[in-house]
Amino acid sequence: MTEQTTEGAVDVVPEQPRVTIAQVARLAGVSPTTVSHVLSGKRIVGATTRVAVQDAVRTLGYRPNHVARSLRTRRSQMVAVIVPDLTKPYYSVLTRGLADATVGAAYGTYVCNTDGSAERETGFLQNVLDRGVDGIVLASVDAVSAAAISAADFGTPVVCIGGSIDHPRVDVVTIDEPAGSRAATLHLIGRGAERIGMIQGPPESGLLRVEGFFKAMAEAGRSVDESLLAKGDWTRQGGRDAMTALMGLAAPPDAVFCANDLMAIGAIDVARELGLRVPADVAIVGFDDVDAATIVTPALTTVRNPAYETGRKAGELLLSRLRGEYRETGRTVVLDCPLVLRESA
Amino acid sequence: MTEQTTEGAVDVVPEQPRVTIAQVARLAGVSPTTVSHVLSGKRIVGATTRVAVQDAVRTLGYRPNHVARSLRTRRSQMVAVIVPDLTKPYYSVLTRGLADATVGAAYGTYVCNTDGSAERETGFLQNVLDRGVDGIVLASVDAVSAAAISAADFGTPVVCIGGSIDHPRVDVVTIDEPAGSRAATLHLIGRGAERIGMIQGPPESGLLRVEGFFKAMAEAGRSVDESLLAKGDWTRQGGRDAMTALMGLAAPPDAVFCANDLMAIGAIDVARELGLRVPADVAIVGFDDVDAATIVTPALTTVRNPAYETGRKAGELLLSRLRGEYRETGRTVVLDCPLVLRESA
DNA sequence: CAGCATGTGCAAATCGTTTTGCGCTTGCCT
DNA sequence: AGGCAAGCGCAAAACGATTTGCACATGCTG
Repeated sequence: MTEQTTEGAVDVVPEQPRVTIAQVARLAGVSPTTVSHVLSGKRIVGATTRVAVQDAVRTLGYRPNHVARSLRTRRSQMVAVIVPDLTKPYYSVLTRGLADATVGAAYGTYVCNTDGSAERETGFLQNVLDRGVDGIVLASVDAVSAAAISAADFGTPVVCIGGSIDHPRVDVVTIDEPAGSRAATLHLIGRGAERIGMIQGPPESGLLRVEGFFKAMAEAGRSVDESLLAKGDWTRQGGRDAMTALMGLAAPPDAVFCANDLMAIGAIDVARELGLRVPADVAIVGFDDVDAATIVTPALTTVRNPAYETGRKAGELLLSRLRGEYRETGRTVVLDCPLVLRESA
Repeated sequence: MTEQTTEGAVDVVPEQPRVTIAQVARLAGVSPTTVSHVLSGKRIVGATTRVAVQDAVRTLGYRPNHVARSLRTRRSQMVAVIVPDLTKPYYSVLTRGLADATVGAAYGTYVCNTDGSAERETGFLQNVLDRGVDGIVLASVDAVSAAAISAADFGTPVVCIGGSIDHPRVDVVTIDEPAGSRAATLHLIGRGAERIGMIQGPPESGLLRVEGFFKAMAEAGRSVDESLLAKGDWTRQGGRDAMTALMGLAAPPDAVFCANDLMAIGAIDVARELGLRVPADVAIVGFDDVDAATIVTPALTTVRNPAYETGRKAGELLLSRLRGEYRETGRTVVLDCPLVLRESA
């Protein structure tokens, strides 16, 4: 029986109790008030008392209890970001941008995954409000309006990504999708494509990307051949299916603009399987500029969706309100989607 | 001048003050104690009072203040995950696994990015302790020992990813890297490779993946040709450089095991540029199974690094301690790294 | 009927800070 | 000398919950 007794769950390493401001005050021979003032600098304290307090803080290794502080000041120094799925590169990058923008002002980042469920979204919204977060970035469902507004009504600033909400305390960050897809389409036209098709998102979805496509065609005096318009479901497989349909046409396209990169990658798959050269036989451009765009062969020409900048900008909007620098009506920031030229078009 | 006056920053929509437990108690004609008991169920309250309280809660729309509760109960219902960079797929997936494991028990997820800086790591560790998180998952630097232990000494359970620390309150989740790379190497041997090379990580890094390679070779009675061993820096470009060196040899390899997928993708780049067929002329296998592995052509045969399961398991270990179900010495969980066969080998 | 357990509710203490208001001292100005 | 402002420190009241201990009523047992 060399085994240690498990009964009573002995703590081999005892937990250290945390030191409080009262203990510091006692050691320094002052009141808690004074300690607080030394630490926060909200009132000036005499030099001698100050160093006494600082010494006490040091020797005791005092660390202010963040929860108690939050309770009193009504500030949690935490911002929440609500996304469909952190696993998707777009959202993790956006989250990182947000974190980078706010970490300097001592804000932490609290992440919630909704998996696209509106129900879960409102649940998390409620949750983060109960937790007293100082700001919320909502990059989730489209039908966020109601919940978001009720959130903002508690006085917590909210930034919506991609949505458009009219409330004095919610700002919006969007990208200029029409301009991006217009540029992509013009590029296709410019390089001599005759029959330009598009693989769109599901019905009623991603309409702005379609809009830019039509606009560019009209500008160039081209008519749109309806038979060259296909719909996918944003996935690689969806792109394959759509592309197979397009290339099976009697008069297939010689260029395809895809509403996102995943579908574009599926389209490339199909082109290669059919023995077509990309971009010589069929040019392909995507939208988003995910990591995979540089990995696929040929590397994908695409429109960059600036996830990091979006998150960063959202953080800045939040900060400006939290600092009290801005308290007017809701702002809308539109970010550019530059075309990035690679090999596929 | 139809513009609204900006002076004084008028709140068009006034902030709603939050309702407190005291107001609920007053409306229901009971004491705050009773309200608390109704809500928590810690003591039974008479049916009539109970419904009175519940009605009051409903009509007032009462939501308990999470911060106040945390202060009193010393539980924040929040776990922190400290990672180098959320942007890297491995860490975002791990984080998601952690979140999924703990969300059911009402824990939120707080994310910190260290960018590999040990300094920042200890800073965040301090920060999350001040915030009173209930558990910490440390997936950051290797030299975490000191900081992590001091954290655990405050009684907060810690789970280290990939590290190995001996402390009664820190558990460890690792993967069986030697077994994974052994399987990969044996597969290469099994498919008839004669000259097997390896692209390793930087010196002193990823040694376990090298170990499995040597082990497999020894088992198969193969001797390792030192000239076929190259080092990369985990990046795609590093893989290209290493591969170029290997293929420039008088007697180049006909199979290469790469210590991670990114380098393997770089290796594939080079092979294709040299006009070699993969896997016919040179077989390639990677390690990690990142998303890109299915996108590259040919699709990469690789060893799966189970990021999601790692995060999930870490969450479960944390939970078992938080629930008080486990309080013995630190546990170590080793997860499998299955070989996933695709086209490159 | 005494005695005792059980059910039900409240007052007050507690968690660890920040912040308000007050009192004392000191020095400077007239 | 009197008056006033500024400097410095503390006591006590928040912040909004949870939890302990006590008091009272009720029902049951022997």
